[in-house]
Amino acid sequence: MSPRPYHSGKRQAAADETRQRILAAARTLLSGASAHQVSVDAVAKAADVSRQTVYNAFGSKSGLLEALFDTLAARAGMDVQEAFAAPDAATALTRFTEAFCRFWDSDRTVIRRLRGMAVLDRDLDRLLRERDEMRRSALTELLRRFTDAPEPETVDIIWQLTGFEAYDALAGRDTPRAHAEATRTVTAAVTVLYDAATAGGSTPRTRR
Amino acid sequence: MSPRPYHSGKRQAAADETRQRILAAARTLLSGASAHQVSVDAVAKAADVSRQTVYNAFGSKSGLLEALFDTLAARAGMDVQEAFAAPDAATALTRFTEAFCRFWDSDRTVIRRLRGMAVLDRDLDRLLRERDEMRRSALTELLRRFTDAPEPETVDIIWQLTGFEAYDALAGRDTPRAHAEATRTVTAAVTVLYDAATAGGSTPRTRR
DNA sequence: AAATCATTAGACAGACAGTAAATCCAAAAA
DNA sequence: TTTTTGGATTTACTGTCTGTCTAATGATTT
Repeated sequence: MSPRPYHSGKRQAAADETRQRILAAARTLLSGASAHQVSVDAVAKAADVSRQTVYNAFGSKSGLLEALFDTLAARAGMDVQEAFAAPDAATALTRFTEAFCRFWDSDRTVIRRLRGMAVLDRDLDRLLRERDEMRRSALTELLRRFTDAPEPETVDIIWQLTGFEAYDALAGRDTPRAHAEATRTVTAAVTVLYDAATAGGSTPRTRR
Repeated sequence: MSPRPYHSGKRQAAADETRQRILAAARTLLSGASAHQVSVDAVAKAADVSRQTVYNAFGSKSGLLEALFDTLAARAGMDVQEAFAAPDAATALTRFTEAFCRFWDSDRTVIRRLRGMAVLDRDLDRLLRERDEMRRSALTELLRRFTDAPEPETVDIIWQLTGFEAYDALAGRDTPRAHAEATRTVTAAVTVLYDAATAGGSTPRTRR
């Protein structure tokens, strides 16, 4: 699995493996239907590990949730890199949007719950805001490649439309619309807004 | 204030007043900056009332939060009624959208926190879903007045765009965009989608 | 004057986050 | 082999929060 051998031998490897097992257990519990109130104790039991081990590995419940989110986000990061290699703005924007739609969809329930928990968890809230800011920076840089001066408003709107809430809302809850359809809708909106912003007017205008 | 006198005299009136005071205290606490972990005890203290009184009045913490949301939503209900009196579809949709944007904006922080708490609170979650469904029904009925057969997809998309998450995302968090601007953006998107859906194509299409 | 009822204070059980100390055991180092 | 190290476990404790119960108070209602 891992490309380089652990420098400290089996012991470190075993520790890393329990860490992964705990993360996997947390992910499973959070994606389950009865995920209301996921306690550290429940995660520990699911990972077949003592509660203390969870604290040894992640410090706190917040730390565990933060690590879980970053684990999920790791894959998405690579996809975004590819968007920068696009030949033109439209393609780059589309790839960028699709990368995030794919990410949001990959663990939709887990991400939704993590974002909900962030409302009551200062640390987790800070991390998610940081990650959202990273998306904004990436978007700003991406637009700067093709546009002279990307206006803050344009960046803001596209930033929000490529966020989790927008995707989650468009993909539906109880009656889930297909991933492809939601992605298409978001992409279309992003494209329209970008066109409107670059073609003369600075802000998307309301009809009439 | 209230049009009809309480049939049970002062005692009932006093009880109703404490109920209101508790709701007001909860609203204040939830809208405050340090609203992480709002306990029943904190609400009781803020309302200058014993903890038990809160349970007498609302049954549980969930009951209190549900009552709070419905209190906030009460005003919005009337605005939606007016949308039905519009002369044409475009006006009706605009009024409908604006009514909800106004509502979402009226207590944005409180609503955001309530929706976050709903992730961990089955009862509150059920209530919010019910209210969201009511918005969907209202929208379906509204479209039925002007269109022969409003397609489910069209209703779904407009429904999601008039939801809290979409407004909250577009109005921004740390750097809040003006209410008017966010409302304009949502309204424009709704209008565009409705036009696209009624003019031939059944689904909004992606460019190219 | 007597019954009613909202309210209060205080105690209690149960769930959960987080901390601390003693112990076990396999892997690393001597 | 023997010793040391460090991850994991067990147990127990503190503190917070929800929810329930009981006894008492005091104003309103009858």
